[in-house]
Amino acid sequence: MSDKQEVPLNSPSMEGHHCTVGLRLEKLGMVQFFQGLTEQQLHSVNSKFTANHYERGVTIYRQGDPATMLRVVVVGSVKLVSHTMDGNDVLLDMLQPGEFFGNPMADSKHVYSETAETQTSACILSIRLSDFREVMNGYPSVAMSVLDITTDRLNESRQRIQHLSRLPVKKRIAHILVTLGNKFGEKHRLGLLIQLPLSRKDLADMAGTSAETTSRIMSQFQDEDLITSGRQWIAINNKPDLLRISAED
Amino acid sequence: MSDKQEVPLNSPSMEGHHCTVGLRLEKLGMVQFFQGLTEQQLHSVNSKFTANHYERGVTIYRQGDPATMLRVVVVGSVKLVSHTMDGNDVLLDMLQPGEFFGNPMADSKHVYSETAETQTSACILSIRLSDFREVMNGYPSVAMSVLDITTDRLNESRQRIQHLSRLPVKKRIAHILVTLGNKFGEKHRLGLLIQLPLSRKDLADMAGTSAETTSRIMSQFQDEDLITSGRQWIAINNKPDLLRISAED
DNA sequence: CGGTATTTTGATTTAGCTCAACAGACGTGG
DNA sequence: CCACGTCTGTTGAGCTAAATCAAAATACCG
Repeated sequence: MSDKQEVPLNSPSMEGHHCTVGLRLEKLGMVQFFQGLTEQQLHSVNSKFTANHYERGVTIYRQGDPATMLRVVVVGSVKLVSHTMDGNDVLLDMLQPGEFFGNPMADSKHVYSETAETQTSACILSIRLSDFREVMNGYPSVAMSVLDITTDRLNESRQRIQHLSRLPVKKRIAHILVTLGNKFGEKHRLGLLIQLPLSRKDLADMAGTSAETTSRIMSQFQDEDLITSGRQWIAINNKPDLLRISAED
Repeated sequence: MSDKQEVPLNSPSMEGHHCTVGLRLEKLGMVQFFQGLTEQQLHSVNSKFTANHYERGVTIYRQGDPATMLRVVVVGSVKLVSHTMDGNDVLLDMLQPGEFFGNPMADSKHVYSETAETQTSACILSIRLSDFREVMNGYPSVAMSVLDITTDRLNESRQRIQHLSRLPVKKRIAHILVTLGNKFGEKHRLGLLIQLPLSRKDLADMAGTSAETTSRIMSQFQDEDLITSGRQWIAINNKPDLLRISAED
């Protein structure tokens, strides 16, 4: 794999500041579904959250646990994984700061249908579902925003069903790379760098294929100068052509 | 295929009564998300809907059309299909009376991301999205119910991603049969009859496989007395074993 | 009864999986 | 700073599930 540079990722720095509700929620303030709220309102809602810091690779909750909390990523990133009985994983989603996870409408009978794990060290806010329900009742704009996001996620999810059903692995991976680039990409001398530790297996679990096949395809893309990649990182050099590959025919 | 009986499906009868808003919405009254409303409220909401009757196999809207309406199935069933560029189809969902379809949160820029087609003759209610937004604002319980349903659909959709990613075709089809049986099944001397015209290709488009492979697997299931099936219909004789097949290992 | 759409079945091909070995990269402790 | 062990990624070879291609058989429709 010729000349591989040092790891180019910035790890999300918690340096100095603690992961506290006050600091973080206000500062970033832009948790998707709290957009429309006033300073006042934000403050009252804010008080219902608890903040937690997690190291990289830590499990936040497990598939099958009672679904009691709704969570929001403040710093870092979180992946949602579903484990199959035969030991395979499916990577359902990767979340950025500002995004929520956990079933917002679960009642006491529900359990989480996936496992949530930090992908970098992270700061996560939690709110009890009963409290969140009150928030949605008190501020209908929050409920609408949650509905909006959930609808978008459903659409993404259905697109993925389409891809898994009808596209060959190469196109699926090309598409995933473009999507990740759009969501997590940052300009960098190496190209559009995906700011996340991302292994071949992660990619494979997103594409519904094996790590070996993923590796082969990534090597191909690398040979064609579409990407630059090393251990746990990927940069996109030619997004238009990747897009073309994912859609052509 | 030995002894094939006459087609055992009941086609949804529109006999006599027209497909009108008043008659249908009130009578069935149980459109999922209008549950909590009073007679009064139902009546006012009701007036914003338009009713339409469609023959079997008719396209209600097409993937890519501007998403202007939200629709509810009153009688009959509707399938949501996504067409791929290479002429393959993916069957995303099949809807029963009481279920809604069309993007509830679309704004003027959105287009439908799938095609909606009647699977039987059907009566469909439509409401303009701007009106539906008002309804949700006026009756927060409606918005909550829509969110609840959308969350459930997201979870189903993710389960399907799992299956497509990691299960062999036989297990996927077994699971789909069980699911269809639960949703559309009616007791019948032949077994749990799925009350829908359902071709091998439909099943294939749900399982992300080819019609030929689907046919082979259905023949196998038939040989093992798990199902009885003819042209466009399926009855389930042994749900427990089908479930076992879908989950075993 | 003839025509069309659906389903079945067979034969062949192939994309992608699995198994296996190896090679780089990273981290750690001496 | 180097040596070692452990992950992560690469590459090869063979195998298999499922696709594709092709044809016949069956069911439905007027």
